[in-house]
Amino acid sequence: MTREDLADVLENIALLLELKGENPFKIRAYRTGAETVMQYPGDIVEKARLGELEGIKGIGDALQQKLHELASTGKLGFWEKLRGEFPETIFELFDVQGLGPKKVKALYEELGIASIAALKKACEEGRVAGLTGFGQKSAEKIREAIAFLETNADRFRLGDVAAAVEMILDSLKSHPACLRAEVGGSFRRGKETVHDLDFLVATGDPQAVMDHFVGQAWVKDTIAHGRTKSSIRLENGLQCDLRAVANDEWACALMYFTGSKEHNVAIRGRANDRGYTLNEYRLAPREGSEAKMPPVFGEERDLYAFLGLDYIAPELRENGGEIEAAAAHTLPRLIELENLRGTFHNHTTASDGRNTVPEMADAARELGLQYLGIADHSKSSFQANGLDETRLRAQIAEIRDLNRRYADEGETFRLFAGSEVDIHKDGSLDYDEELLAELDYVVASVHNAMTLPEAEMTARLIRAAESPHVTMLGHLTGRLLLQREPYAVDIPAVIEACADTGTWIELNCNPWRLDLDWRWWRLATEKGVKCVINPDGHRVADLHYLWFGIKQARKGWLTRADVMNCLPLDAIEEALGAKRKRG
DNA sequence: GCCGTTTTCGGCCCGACTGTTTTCAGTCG
Repeated sequence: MTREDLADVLENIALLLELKGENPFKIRAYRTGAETVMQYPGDIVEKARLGELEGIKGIGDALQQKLHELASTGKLGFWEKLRGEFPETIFELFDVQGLGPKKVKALYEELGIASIAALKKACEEGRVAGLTGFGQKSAEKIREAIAFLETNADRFRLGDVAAAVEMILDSLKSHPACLRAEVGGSFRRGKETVHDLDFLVATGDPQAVMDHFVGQAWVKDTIAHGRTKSSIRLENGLQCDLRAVANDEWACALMYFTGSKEHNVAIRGRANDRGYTLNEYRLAPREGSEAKMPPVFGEERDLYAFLGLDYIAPELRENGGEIEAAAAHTLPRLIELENLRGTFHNHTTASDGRNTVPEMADAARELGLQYLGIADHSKSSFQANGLDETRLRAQIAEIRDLNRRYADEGETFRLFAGSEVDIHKDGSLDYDEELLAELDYVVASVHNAMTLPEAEMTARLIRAAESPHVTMLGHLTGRLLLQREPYAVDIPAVIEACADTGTWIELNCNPWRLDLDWRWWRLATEKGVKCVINPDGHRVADLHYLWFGIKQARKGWLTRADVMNCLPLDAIEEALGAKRKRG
């Protein structure tokens, strides 16, 4: 029984109570309870087991009792009874965009629909459109939402698999017969979502490593178990493949299993031109060619060099010009995590974050950052407890106070007072000029009216970029990976406007967003637009999202010179004020 | 179902958008 298990039960109770049309405040109490369980600083599972939950805000008598029953017996009568009233598959329906409890309830009660498959069929047969409260358009939207889910089935966000990668690599490396181990495939290339994980080991005893791989506690299914190739599935459905090669084959195998397919095809063509054939095991002279036997390649770097290429970082291997650049020795020196000196766009308890300003600051200092920007939500974001003018001014004062304290203590660390300001539908901003001018910087983001036609959305973002107070645009396209498409916007036009106005564009590293998409950054930098890598953190642990951001930045060919938060403290301070000065 | 207190029950987060309606319910952020 883990903290997640406890919270999941409370969450699911809330969901089913919604279906039953229970008092919304009771439902919220369960949700708050789940959140409290997740956030509690201490061993809440043990406390629940011992029945020592008294006095925790958000967990009253009823929840204390339920959590105690759950933690001490592994079961909860109330929950068993409740879930028994609905088919297990009904939870699927909540994943469909546009379906909430009321609509799911109607579909279930009126049409007996309790799964996505049944819903899809009912849409096709025209039964959904006939339901009260539904019509042609809602049926069509549901069909589209289901299609979106199906397209993205079996895919995982980078953030959903990173922990599994680490766990499995550690496990492989711990085996005495394992000489080297690495993850390849789209994860190593830093794709924003992955379909499966590909692991590679170099070993003299492949069978032993394979047996070890399929024998771990986290293996839910073994799909294949051979001498040099095995596949398993984890509890969450993620497939993990392992290939074993000899140490001499390592470089060719790692390149082969890292891909992309397109990159590999181009590399094989290059080998072919030189009289060689390349596969996952070796580079060898082609039949009948004059080419000499190559040496053993210890690392990928040696293999690239043999083909006349500079080393190509995995993130670049998409056959997007990296091979030509490697041949011409013009590959950029890509940004690295260590280059970051600070970061902006972080939330605190003042809006919807989970940690206070000082807690976030301490976490940033522990990461070795020189500065941290605080950007809580603005007043229109009610749902996120956005700050009105009074509360924002109080936060600015708090930040100035903390900075004075750092200075007194001889600390070089600095906080910057910012805000994630909502961009209204017409492109105007959520605070007046006077207040914006009091801030050190502004992240301007869209949080509502996301279905505007492309022209209006584009004009909206451009107008925001034209404000002298807007330092950067936040999560430019609003996409939520595997969940919501980006909104309609003419990205090149916005990039152009940012170039003209000196507005930076955020690379939001929240693994749900990774927005702006890596595919746009080469255009942005060509136009002279600067990038800012921001975690969009809502708790101290989220600062680690920076790792995902760096992966995306590297995929976008970015160097430290392209990314503003690689600047040291004195330089960033000046840069933050540059746009206002020119305006 | 929780909280705060006026220690016993009333209040608990707001607004825009969409589609189905013909004045509003449901969903989302």
